[in-house]
Amino acid sequence: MNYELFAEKMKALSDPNRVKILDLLSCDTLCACDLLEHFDFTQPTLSHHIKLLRDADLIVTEKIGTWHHYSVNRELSTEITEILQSVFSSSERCICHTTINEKEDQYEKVSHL
Amino acid sequence: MNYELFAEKMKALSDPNRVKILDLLSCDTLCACDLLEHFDFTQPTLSHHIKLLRDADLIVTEKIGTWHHYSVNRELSTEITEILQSVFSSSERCICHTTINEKEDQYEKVSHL
DNA sequence: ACTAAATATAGATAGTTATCTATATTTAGT
DNA sequence: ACTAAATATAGATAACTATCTATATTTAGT
Repeated sequence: MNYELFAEKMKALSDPNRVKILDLLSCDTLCACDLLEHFDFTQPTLSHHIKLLRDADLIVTEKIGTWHHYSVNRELSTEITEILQSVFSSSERCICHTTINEKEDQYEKVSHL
Repeated sequence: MNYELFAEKMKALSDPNRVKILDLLSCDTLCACDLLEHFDFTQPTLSHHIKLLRDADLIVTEKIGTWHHYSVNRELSTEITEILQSVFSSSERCICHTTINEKEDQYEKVSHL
């Protein structure tokens, strides 16, 4: 995962309502109507936030009849947690060890991974 | 840390250039002129990104003469990594166990913490 | 087929952000 | 004091975002 892609995941997390949605989904699958009761905004606004989380692959949807059941994408959430940790950590492969004369293209990927 | 505050930290991380800045600082303290050589944008733009990271407390500055030495705020970076992990994880104290009739005010704090 | 319910989409608006150029501020050295 | 270097600030612009109201789509049940 490169900086651009990782930053997109962080952007999906940059709204308190979306963080709360993920927290609500962290134990259990929920439908939109269940989620909505925890917020003050309207249904289309929830739908907008869910779309952003889905576009970022942070949640997955299972359609059962009229209901859509949303749940956390565990694989991705584990991955971005690890990447966040690595961004803040030193390591042998870290971009910070690159001299500016070396090409940085090799660090297209987030450097530690 | 509540959702609002945590989301602000995520917003600071929602730009690929800022993630790269943090990655560059993760092994060592650097000055702005060192950082700038890794990017294509102008000095004021770097200054802008550094300001946002400083406002989010993700980096700290030590002024030595004309040079400003920037480094990662290890305490905060550890904390938000842990919170990110907790948002995605189930736990007894998780907001997802709240029934909608219960007050959610008690979950002003990110629920697991 | 029709209705009602769950969710998504469209379009508008107000607020925010990343970037630039130009300029200001701060400090070391002469 | 003056100059040069490092960094920050101001102001402008184009792009993006969170929210709303209104409407469309999809599906279950009658």
